[in-house]
Amino acid sequence: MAEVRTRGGRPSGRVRLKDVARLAAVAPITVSRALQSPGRVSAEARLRIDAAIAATGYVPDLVAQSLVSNRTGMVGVVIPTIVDSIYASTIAAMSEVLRAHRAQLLLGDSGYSLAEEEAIAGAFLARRADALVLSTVAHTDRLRRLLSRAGVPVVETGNLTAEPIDMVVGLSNERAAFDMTRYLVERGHRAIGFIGAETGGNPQASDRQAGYRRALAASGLPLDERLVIEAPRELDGGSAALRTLLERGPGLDAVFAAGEVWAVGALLECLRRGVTVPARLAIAGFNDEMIAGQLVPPLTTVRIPRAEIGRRAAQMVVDRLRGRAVAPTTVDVGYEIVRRATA
Amino acid sequence: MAEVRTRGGRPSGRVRLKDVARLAAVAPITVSRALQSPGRVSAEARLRIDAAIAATGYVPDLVAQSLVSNRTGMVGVVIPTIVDSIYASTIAAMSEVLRAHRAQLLLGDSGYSLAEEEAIAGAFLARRADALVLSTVAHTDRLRRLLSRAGVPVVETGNLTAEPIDMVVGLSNERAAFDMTRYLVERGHRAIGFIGAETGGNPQASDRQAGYRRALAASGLPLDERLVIEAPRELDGGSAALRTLLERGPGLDAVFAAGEVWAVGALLECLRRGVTVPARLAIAGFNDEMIAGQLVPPLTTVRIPRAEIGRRAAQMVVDRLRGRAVAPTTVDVGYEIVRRATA
DNA sequence: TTGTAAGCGTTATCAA
DNA sequence: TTGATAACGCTTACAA
Repeated sequence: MAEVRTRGGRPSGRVRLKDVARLAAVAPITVSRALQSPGRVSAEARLRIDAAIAATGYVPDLVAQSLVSNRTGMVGVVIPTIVDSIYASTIAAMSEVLRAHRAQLLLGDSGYSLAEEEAIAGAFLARRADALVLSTVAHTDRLRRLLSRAGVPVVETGNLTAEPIDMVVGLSNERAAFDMTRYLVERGHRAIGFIGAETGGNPQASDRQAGYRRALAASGLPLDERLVIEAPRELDGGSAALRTLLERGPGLDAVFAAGEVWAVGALLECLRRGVTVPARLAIAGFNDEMIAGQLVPPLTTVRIPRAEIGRRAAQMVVDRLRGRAVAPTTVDVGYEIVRRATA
Repeated sequence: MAEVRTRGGRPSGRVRLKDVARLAAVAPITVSRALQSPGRVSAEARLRIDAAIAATGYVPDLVAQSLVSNRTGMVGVVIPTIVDSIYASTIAAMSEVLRAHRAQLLLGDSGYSLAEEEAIAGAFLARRADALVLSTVAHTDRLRRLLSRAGVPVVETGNLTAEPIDMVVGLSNERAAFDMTRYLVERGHRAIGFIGAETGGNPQASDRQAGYRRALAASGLPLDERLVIEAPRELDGGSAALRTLLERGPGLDAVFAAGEVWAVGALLECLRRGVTVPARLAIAGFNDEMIAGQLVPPLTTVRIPRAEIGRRAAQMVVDRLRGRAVAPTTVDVGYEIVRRATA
């Protein structure tokens, strides 16, 4: 086997356009045209080319196509965490829309770290992702600069913002939390505890807490800071938070958990401790995920259209990449208070 | 602005190596070297180059690098579904290992369809993914041919197989199901129902059912086909299956649900119908996910090291890509019977 | 309808 | 240590 000496990149070993062309006795460009716009190639040539493609098992090299077209057909998506099921349905919906348009999803999880988000998004840009989808609306300044310099379409998801980078699909977490808290007040609850995530660099978390605070104020209820708990995002976090709340607030009659992990964790803790729900303590959750609706008793919660967020975000990306104008650039997908048994 | 006429691909508008080189007054190749192996460039040149990179905000183009190096640094992963949380921890672990080695995960979900799996894997190969990770060990013949022709490293995950395509990380679902069923028998149960997925083209599902059947036979217990239920992968599927089982088997004293959705669905249905668990009916699950361990009563189940599967699979891929020999090529990560309250 | 030449942004090879 | 040249696999612009 005489190794052919070459300069530059080494041959890949795969079947190339050139090989197909040789077999079909046409120029490479003709094969290219047969694939891209078959109408511009004679029927005979097309037949020979199709046969050659079938015979060789040729698969076009998207890397080479990307280099010349400046399009990779890849959309980078950064989520805070893969493990938490919250984002699964969003990702699934995005993936489906993208695949329908022959685009591919690049996934990265930031672990709720803005620095990681920046690093991942940077890697996506280095790979020339055609567009980026980010979770939440808080980002490092460097990432904002990077994005504006790159000029790629960006969709922020989850929370609405007054100053979007580009496009936004989300909802007002503040209003949703406000409404749910008001609902508890209307049901006659007066001492309402709160469980949520740490608010630092997480607008979704801080907005929900802010909504809770505003609702209490609007209802003329006192706010007891000791009843506002920031917990780790685990079932145990919810259980532990509930124990703390019961200790601190003897008169506690309701808990608003701004995430299903905490709500379910708190509910299960109540079952274990014999605290009757909702008779002695009402519980409200957020997200309507996991088995919220199937628990005994089923959980009252805020439903967010996760799949729709993914679908719309992907659709906006696709539209923009097709050169279509996207309007409006901010989409409010809303939310819904789901009244079940726990509150 | 005199538009420069070019042939071939249009310029991308981003800062190129060439731009940095001009600014640093060196040849492009020198900039390349400064980035790839700084030791091969003089200190002065390096300083000027670093300054030029900082000034321009240059980011290397991985698409161009991929074309010449024949490496994309991307690993394609096909899972049956993103929505089911089963795969989340596997994906998260893989993603972490890959990122540590500057590789990127390409994700696609097949919806449990072998044809879709083939299509997605094909798309990954067109993008020149450096390696592929597949779920389960059943694939279309065309995919097998495609993979062998492409010659990329492949890791199959989830189930062990006697005839791997290349590498495998998994466990014997048959033995796991056998052991769990035996455990139920040892606890004195005689009429044991089974809930699982449709077995067509899903070795994981058929192996679990086979393990259940073998355990009954080995225990000298009769097998009642009417107590073997294939249900849709939803909580409701588990609830409905349980109702069916209770109707069909008046003497039913245990249920083995070969997946947590069904186990949890069945357990919740018992709570709703006042069927005491485990006093009147024992329930065993599979996967130890969702809130299995936190339910009241907590679920007896089979634990699978999902994260380890992801970690090992990614590590095998990385090792292979680094040219290291991977041995053994089949890794059995095992399983564990977790004895909790429901059985 | 088909083909030629050039170029996408980078790196391997060889020469200085 | 640095640089000129060609090549990775493909498509655009132009010509025939």
